[in-house]
Amino acid sequence: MFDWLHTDVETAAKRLLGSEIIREFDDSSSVRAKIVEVEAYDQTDPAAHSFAGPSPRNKAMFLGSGHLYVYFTYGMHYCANIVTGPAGHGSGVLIRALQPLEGWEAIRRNRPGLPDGQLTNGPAKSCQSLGIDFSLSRHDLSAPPLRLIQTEYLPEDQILATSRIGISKARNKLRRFYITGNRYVSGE
DNA sequence: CACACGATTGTCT
DNA sequence: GACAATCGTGTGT
Repeated sequence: MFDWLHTDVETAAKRLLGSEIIREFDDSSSVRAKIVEVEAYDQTDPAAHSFAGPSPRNKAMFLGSGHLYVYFTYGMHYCANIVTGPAGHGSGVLIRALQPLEGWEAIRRNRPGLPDGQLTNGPAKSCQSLGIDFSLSRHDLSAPPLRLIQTEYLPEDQILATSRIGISKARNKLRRFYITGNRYVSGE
């Protein structure tokens, strides 16, 4: 099912750009959105939550490709990773920004009063817009209410690589990837 | 048990 | 551009 994520984490991160997420809510409304910005983390990376090995917090990162790892930070924000690689390898791709395709009403309900460009242009904003919290951590992304849909891989010339945002370790690595010129990418 | 800090965001100057 | 909000996790005593 998720063989296409069964690679090194940087390749998986670039393959995830342009792929789509479908979120279905209890009231039967739904959202479809395209992944436009990501960051790659694996167990050899001092900036990764999995660097020191499995723990109660990060165990979802070791479940293998196609699972969701949700973490809670700054006492108020959730962020989500798509786990990549084989089970036992603590690697994942942080979803940093989305481009809404369908279900704008549901997104606006989750993030009231904000202009279109500020609904999903950040990792915690993206989670809030999709209503993602701990109840979806360890979720298998082949099943409702949250699914990951493979799309055609983007050509390299539509992908830009930069250093990651908001980390203090391994700043030199170019492991943030986003779609060139996309309006919904987060700020620096 | 105490404490420092974080893969962030929104608000205020 | 600076800073507060707010708490789980990891590390050290």
